[in-house]
Amino acid sequence: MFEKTYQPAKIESKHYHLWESSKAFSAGRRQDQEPYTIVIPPPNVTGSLHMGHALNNTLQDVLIRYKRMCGLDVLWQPGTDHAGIATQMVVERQLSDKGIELDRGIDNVEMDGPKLGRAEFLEKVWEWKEESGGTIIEQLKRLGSSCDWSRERFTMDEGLSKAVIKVFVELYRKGLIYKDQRLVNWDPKLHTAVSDLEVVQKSVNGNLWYFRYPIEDQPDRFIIVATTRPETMLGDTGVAVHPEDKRYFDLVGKNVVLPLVGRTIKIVADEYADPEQGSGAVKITPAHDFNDFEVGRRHDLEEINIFDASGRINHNAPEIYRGMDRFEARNKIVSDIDELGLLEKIDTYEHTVPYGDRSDVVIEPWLTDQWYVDALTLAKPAIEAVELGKTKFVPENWSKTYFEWLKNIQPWCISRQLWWGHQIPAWYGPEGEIYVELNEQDALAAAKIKYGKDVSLVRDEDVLDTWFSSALWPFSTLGWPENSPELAKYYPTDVLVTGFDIIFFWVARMMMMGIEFIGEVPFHTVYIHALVRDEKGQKMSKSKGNVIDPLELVDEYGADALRFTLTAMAAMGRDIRLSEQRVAGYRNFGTKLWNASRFCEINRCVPSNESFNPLSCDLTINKWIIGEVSKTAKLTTNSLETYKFDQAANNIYHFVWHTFCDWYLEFAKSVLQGDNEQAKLETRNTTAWVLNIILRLLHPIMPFLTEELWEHFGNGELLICSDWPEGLLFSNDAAASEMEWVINLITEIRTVRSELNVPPAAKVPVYMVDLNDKHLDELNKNINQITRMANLENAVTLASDQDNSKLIAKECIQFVIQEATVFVNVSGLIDFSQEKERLSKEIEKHELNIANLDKKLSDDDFMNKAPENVIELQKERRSVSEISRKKLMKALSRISN
RNA sequence: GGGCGCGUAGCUCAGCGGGAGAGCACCUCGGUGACAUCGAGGGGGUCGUAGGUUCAAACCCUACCGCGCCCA
Repeated sequence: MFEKTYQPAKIESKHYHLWESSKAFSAGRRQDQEPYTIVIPPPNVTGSLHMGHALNNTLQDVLIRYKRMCGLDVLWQPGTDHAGIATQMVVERQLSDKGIELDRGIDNVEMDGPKLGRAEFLEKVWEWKEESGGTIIEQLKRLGSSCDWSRERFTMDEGLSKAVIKVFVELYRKGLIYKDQRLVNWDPKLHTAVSDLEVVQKSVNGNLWYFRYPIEDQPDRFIIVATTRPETMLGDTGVAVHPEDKRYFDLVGKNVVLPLVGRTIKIVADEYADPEQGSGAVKITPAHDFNDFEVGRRHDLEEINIFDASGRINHNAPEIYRGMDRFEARNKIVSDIDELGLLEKIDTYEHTVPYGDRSDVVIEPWLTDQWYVDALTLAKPAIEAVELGKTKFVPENWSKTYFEWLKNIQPWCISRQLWWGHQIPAWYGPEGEIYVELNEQDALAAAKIKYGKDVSLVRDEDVLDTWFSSALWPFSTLGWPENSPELAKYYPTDVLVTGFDIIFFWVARMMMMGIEFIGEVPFHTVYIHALVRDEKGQKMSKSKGNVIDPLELVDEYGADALRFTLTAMAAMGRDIRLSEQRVAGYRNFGTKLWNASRFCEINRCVPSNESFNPLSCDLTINKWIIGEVSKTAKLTTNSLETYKFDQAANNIYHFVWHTFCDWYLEFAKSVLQGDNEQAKLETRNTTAWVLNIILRLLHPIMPFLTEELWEHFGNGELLICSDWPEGLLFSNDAAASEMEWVINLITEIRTVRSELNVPPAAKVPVYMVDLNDKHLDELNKNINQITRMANLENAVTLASDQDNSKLIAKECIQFVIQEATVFVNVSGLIDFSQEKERLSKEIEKHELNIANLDKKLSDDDFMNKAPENVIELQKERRSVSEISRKKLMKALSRISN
């Protein structure tokens, strides 16, 4: 027997365990069927579940459960990525709390404890991973995610690491990976290079300092340069002015004596200098600014690096500044310049400054040796694949973002100065030559060939960007580089579900690698979903304190309610503003279905032993609801096939609540409480059958509740493994039109009763006049339902007799429904002046409507140019309105004297 | 500066060429045997502004005004 309310907490873990133990999530259970594959966007192993994950995984699970029910061989490939920087930070911090630091050659004056070597550190990271790395996986399970956990992968797994090394070696051999000395985004806190994408540009209110640089051999002559970063002047090797800037014509080619340093540097003409900006002259620091670097290369300027890895002034600067932090040096330099009388002025100035997205410190452009991927070459086929439609974005518009980035792509810096990650398979020989090989043996062997004897090699210390391994995810998780049967079966995968924020980071890179190494795109569809914001439209962030924890919502309302909310709000192309109220609303929806099921059980509406044939029903209500649920099934299927998740959710919601519960179950009560055993049996069977379909349609979105109900009604099989309701072709127009008329009639009676304040409990008689034969028949067939649901004493049809109806009218509310006039007898219960007013208003409405339609129908342009069916529609509307108007006039006249 | 998107009921959003919709909130009524996490009924919108295309525009085009986001 059902409890009175649905208690999610009690049953969610029960069903999750049942699903897992029955291997319902496992791929390969239907070997002979077509595959359907999704690879999960691997969350960071350091992560914990936030709303973005909740949305992302709910949508994937909806698709996966749907396709599983459709009978496909479904694989939802789960796993996590090793999150190089984030993980290293977490573990470093833990160690640092214990007074342990890493022996990475970074001197840290505050600490003087034991130092950990690379191997020991990596042991610690793996220990941490074993202990804490599974958090987010457990959280995904609480959402109901039906991933094949037996296939869970981690980017640092042996197999995936093998894939990474192989890819690196092959790309190197093809010349698509190379080592180069360029400016990189250097994180002075984390001591590693980061890619462009890991840098966030922040707008800050800073200053623009104007310095006067003395011209060599021209006492009293200066050139004024403006800078937002005074400290970099120690590395200046030139000054640039625009070639057409008249102010500086005579200075081009002359030298400047760099204050504080004493170096003489050239004044060059370069279009990079903007005459409108500042003084029109800019100092050039090729080793510390991306633009200056280019200018320097054009004019052959020296590149002087003045910072160490921590952003402190190094030995290339005058002694008094050495060892100073860059911001400390800034203040000192400004005051020293001022003291020399060379500080022209200081303006406040809003500009953007690069910050590390992990460390949140100012990123320093820094000249180092790094490994790069020739992204430009790899991008070409990735662009072409989308242009040719081999991979489609949904919504389509996101392909623009994809193209825009790929067409302007920069070399991808893939080396990181960290310990945690895939160590680069490059070894250096005695002369500094490079051996890139799958393993050390091969490198040694290669070196032996060169030298004719054994030599010792040193391996590159750096590791690869985490996204390098993530880019291989769609095939490395399937077993590549082995020739695995899974790779053959499940690649290319079907759809990638993700947020737009990682189109660059991840989607584009998977496309490049998939095409390069497997020869096929990794997925045929990329579904880009919204960002989840708070109810005010703000991005959720810890610093704003507006984060809603999905697990708290799960605790309070159940996973199904959260899932339904996210699904119902996942309309294409718009962000989701999540409010808790909404979740509560869908929790109520779950309760509604729960109680409807309770009703079904109480009334023994359980599937009969014999198979039920929906076409064998006699009762209109049953034919009707069978038709309606068929339509809903079809709509839901179409919605899911086209990724219209919101539509799917809303269809089911409306059908369950406002068709099945509000109308069908109420109609059914009349039958079930009657004494026609044949009709009762048919109705019980129909109700059970419809409920069964509802549970299946709703299962992908609300898996726990539906599985629980299925357990009550089912035959031992699990709902998760049952069949999707396909091909229900039971729509019945005659039944639909009959029930539409009945529902209209009941609604109209309820409306007039309510408008004229008829006491709800009063059972009133109703007379109907001018009914045509069809409606007369429908009235008779549904008389029990109508009297019950409109709370009538009875409903009597009367011949159209003027005197009689006029007599009756004195005690009645009257309304018109198509050809008929309905008299609701409320003698003594209402105020008739109100009723006159109500009728007049109704008449006015129709008059207005008719006038509008007449205008249209007498317009020659409209009559000549509009399609026939549209004209017919207007005529039809006019005649319906006209009939109502006439009858209402009559009704009014009956009570008017 | 370049690109993308959004302004529809009090709020959150569907609809995207032929009579303005949903959920929540609001108002009235209802303690009856599925359900008060409920039921019945109701009010509420020149569909951002101004032009244009069309017989017909919330929907297509243009400009403008507001608001986001991404990339420089």
